[in-house]
Amino acid sequence: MLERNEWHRSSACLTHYESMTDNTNTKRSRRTSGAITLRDVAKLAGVAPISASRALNTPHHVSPEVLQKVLDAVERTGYVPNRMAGGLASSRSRLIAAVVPSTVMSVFMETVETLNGALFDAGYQLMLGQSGYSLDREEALLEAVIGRRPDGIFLTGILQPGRGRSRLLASGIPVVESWDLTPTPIDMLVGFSHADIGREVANFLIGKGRRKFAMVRASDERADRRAVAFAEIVAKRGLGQVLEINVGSSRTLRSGREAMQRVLAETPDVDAIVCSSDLLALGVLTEAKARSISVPSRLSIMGFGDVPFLADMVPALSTVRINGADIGNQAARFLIDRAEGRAVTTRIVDVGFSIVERDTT
Amino acid sequence: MLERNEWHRSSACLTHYESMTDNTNTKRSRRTSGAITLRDVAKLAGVAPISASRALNTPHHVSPEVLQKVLDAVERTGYVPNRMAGGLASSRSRLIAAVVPSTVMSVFMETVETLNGALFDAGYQLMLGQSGYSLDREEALLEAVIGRRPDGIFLTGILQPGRGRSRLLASGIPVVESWDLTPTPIDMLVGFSHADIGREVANFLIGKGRRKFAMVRASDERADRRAVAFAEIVAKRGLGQVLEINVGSSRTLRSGREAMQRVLAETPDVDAIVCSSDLLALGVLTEAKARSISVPSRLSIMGFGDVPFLADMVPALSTVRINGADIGNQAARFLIDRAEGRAVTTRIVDVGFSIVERDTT
DNA sequence: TTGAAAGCGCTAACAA
DNA sequence: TTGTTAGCGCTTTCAA
Repeated sequence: MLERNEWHRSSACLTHYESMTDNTNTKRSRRTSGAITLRDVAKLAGVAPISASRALNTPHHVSPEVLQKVLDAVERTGYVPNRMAGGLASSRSRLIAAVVPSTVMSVFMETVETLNGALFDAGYQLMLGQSGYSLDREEALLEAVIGRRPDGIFLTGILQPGRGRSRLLASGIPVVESWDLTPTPIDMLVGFSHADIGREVANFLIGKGRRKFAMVRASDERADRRAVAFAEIVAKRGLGQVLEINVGSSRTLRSGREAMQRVLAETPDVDAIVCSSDLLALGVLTEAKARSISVPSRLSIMGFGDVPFLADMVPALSTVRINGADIGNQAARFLIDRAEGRAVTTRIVDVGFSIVERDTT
Repeated sequence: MLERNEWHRSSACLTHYESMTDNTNTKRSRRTSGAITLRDVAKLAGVAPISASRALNTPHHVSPEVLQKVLDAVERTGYVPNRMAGGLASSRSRLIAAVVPSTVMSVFMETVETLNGALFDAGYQLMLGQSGYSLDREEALLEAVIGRRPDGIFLTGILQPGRGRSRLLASGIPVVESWDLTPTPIDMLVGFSHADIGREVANFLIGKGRRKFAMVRASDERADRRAVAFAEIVAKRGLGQVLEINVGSSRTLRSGREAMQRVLAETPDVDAIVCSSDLLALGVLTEAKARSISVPSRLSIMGFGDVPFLADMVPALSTVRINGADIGNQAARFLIDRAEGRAVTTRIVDVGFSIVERDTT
């Protein structure tokens, strides 16, 4: 076997301590992790550590013989490079951080899954952070993320001006914000216009002959903007107020059902309900069916997000489709380009959306 | 401002190179990442770097004055510690890796979300890896994970003997396998018995008077074991064969609907269908409703996993509930204990399951 | 193409 | 309690 943990120092550099103690073998103990290192591999291959490093990282800069010997040694030892050491030495961590509000919300997870796949293929790994907690925790999350020195950061949503935004800016790490549009992103942006969605949905429903609107929505800054744009169009057409039911942070099917009960109590003659998520819409639909309100003849219902299984339900929910995979792929491209030092010319991409008309409108 | 990038070396250590070149200022250039370092903070605070380190990591080992000075300096500089450097020096990365088959399957994500939260509170971060691809990629994923030297690894499922298992074993990293039971885990285990589930579900349905069974399932080693145990009980009771429809890796609602069509074509008199996931069950239910087959009077349907919104649908799906949060919390406890060097006495935890009877049975 | 030297930014070990 | 020294495992820089 290899001798590991064997003490090594460069010959010409004698420390104060050592020279003072007459160069006897009274050196301090050191603490290796115990794992095989590049030095072990190099020694086994009979080359310098740096050659082993080159064989693994830039094989074309090394002779075929050296390459073979190193590869053999790696195989025999089961060597796995320590990426913390590599990252520290090269200032490239090959790590990308993604911050999502919640992992159980599949709208975002399609994006994360795509992002993860694309990054992995390019030799990067994903670190996951979960936001949506207190401001303190938010701050801690950002610190933890920056502390890892990722080569890029993916954010769901747009970071509002504040401490977090300044820190990110100061860190100099490439950032992709997403799921929204702004003329002033921190760095790069892949999103779509929520105001446009609000307007288009309003026009769509009005075009279907709907006149009395309600909105069932969670507390969410983006849902706000859709709601405002929606209400604007409705008002402009002289169709009065839109009843808004806010379910807070409870984006469940049950909340949708409960909200629907409130809608009916307040506005029995409602003929279209727009929801800020598919799950809420499913709740509204469930309650409507439970009350034998016929959809869509008496009532139109629209969701948001296009959760995969919606299309095959009966009735199939009409919704606004966001292509999460597009966002993930484009974000990966941005992040990888920047990590590899390539110039990114376009920094803002609008992936758009589409209204998917199915059985409930 | 601070002077950064200023060259520094310990006074007593003169290199060969330096002494040969007459100690003029012809030193090599070096490459800092450009970020604020602990040395910058220490200098600003007027203490040694190690004191600054102690102030941040073990504040109780440092005088109040030093602590205050360091904290001030951190605040003024916006210093964020480099965790790669810290991890390298201490052989503790404060990183935990989780490997999941898919992030869009919310059954697993409840566990990941809980795990992530518990780890974050304890000062650890989550790295996400996605399995379920080719064997090559699986191998690459494991290498990538081990290369980061995480303080622990969470695996959904049990790793079969093979290269991956050996590597993990050799790495010495604490591992939690999950979602299953085995007497021979790699290290620690938090799961439940799939055979027990198969048996209990069979007994439950037979107790309900059901006699003609079908199973709609994905290709999945754990679903296999549930199916085998289920079929055993059915056979033992003399109720003949269980029709098995395998949808492969397509765990969608649509697959459930299509599978239901095949079930009806082959066994029109089926009176109970057991599915390997809630989404498949929802598909079966959807198709049943589309064909006006009354549930549960003519047909019982059971899911698996207990996706959150199921309970509030009409009809509400009966299912097998797995407490993903329990798994996540227990796994976090295991992983943190081991990472902090505490002895873990029990290494296997059975979190169990429960049959949730709702409207479809 | 290969290698020696130096150092990335931090903490463990030891000494005072 | 504070500081000095050395080194974690790798890659960059420079020289041959």
